[in-house]
Amino acid sequence: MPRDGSPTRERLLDAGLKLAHAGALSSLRVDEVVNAAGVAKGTFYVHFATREDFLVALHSRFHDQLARRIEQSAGTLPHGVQRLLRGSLAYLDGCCEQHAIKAMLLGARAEPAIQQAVSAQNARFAALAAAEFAAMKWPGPEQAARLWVGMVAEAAIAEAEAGRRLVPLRQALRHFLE
Amino acid sequence: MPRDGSPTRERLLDAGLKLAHAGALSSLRVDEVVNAAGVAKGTFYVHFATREDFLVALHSRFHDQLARRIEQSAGTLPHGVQRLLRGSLAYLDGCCEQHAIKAMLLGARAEPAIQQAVSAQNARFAALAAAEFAAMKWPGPEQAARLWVGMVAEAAIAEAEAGRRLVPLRQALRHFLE
DNA sequence: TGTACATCAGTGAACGCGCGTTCACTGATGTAC
DNA sequence: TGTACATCAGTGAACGCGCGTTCACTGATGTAC
Repeated sequence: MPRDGSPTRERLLDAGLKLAHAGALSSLRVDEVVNAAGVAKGTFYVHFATREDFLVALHSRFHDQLARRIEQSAGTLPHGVQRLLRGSLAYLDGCCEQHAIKAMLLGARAEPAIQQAVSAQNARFAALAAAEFAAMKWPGPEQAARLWVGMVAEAAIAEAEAGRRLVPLRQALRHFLE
Repeated sequence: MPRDGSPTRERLLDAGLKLAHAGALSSLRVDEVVNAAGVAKGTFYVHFATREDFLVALHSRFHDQLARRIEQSAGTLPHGVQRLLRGSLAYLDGCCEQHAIKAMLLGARAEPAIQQAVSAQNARFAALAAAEFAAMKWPGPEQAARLWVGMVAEAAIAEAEAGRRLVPLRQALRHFLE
């Protein structure tokens, strides 16, 4: 199996991202992916042991990119409500550009194959948020963080459905922190 | 096709509810359902035109029961934060008893077959919540309501995973309204 | 009351097809001598 | 520089099986006369 950075492997993942839509990772077919990537079906199995492996890789890559974006946006801000909002909006901006977000948030959670990866991903974002809630002196910062992540995800799905930023929704989001 | 209240039809739906777990409506097989219900495979198609129809019926029945529960709990309380919390906790209590909740919330949204039914269901709960946010004089009550429903759903999933009520999580939920 | 016929929920073997996976083969690139 | 061989990403036809759907049939219940 070729190394991770292989161009063909990337092309397959790119094609998967392009095809992931409408909350349905489960309906992502190997045939579709190889057609969109313009490679033979066998090539798929040169790079991924199974379809499940492919889905996990797709999911990871997607969220790794988002996580980088969040970290960059927060920069050197001190922990607290401003940093939480900055990171959350960066997340929403990142999602807006990705029509695959619905598949990644909903489809992924429903796909038994990658539930472990999804749990890890949720824990990762929740941990980021928990630091902010702790700095804000909220009681039960871990619980608040988990709920906050759920709420931001709901906002991301709404924006993905609308296909654009929803400013009133973002204001409502902020209002829950006041 | 027999009428709606047919005992066999109910047995099939009961079996489906029992089998729906781990967020995976997509992996609910007709074979599994008829085995669990103790009827022949052909009987399934006496009562449902397609597998999709069955999933929609399962989803509706589940949420109708929850909705009834919420309405009863709210009773004659005036609109406002107390009524919102009362209804939300009733929702969580109802979910706790149903291990199928994860499938219904996550699996359903990911299943293209029943997305329309899911949207309608979300709108229904959001409308209930919006009335409360409006009474609470929140700006953008519809937006707040949508986010709130997402947050409560996240709490429901957490409790379903834990298999019990999570009091600190419920306190965190309340804290977002203060 | 008894006989013939209609209705219809229920049955389960069989069908067909979609789709993930395999595998023998190709052809380009690299290495040894 | 040329020849032989090894490596390995890429190919695509073929396989096999899981699963939704069909359909000819059964047997119980109801109705007509």
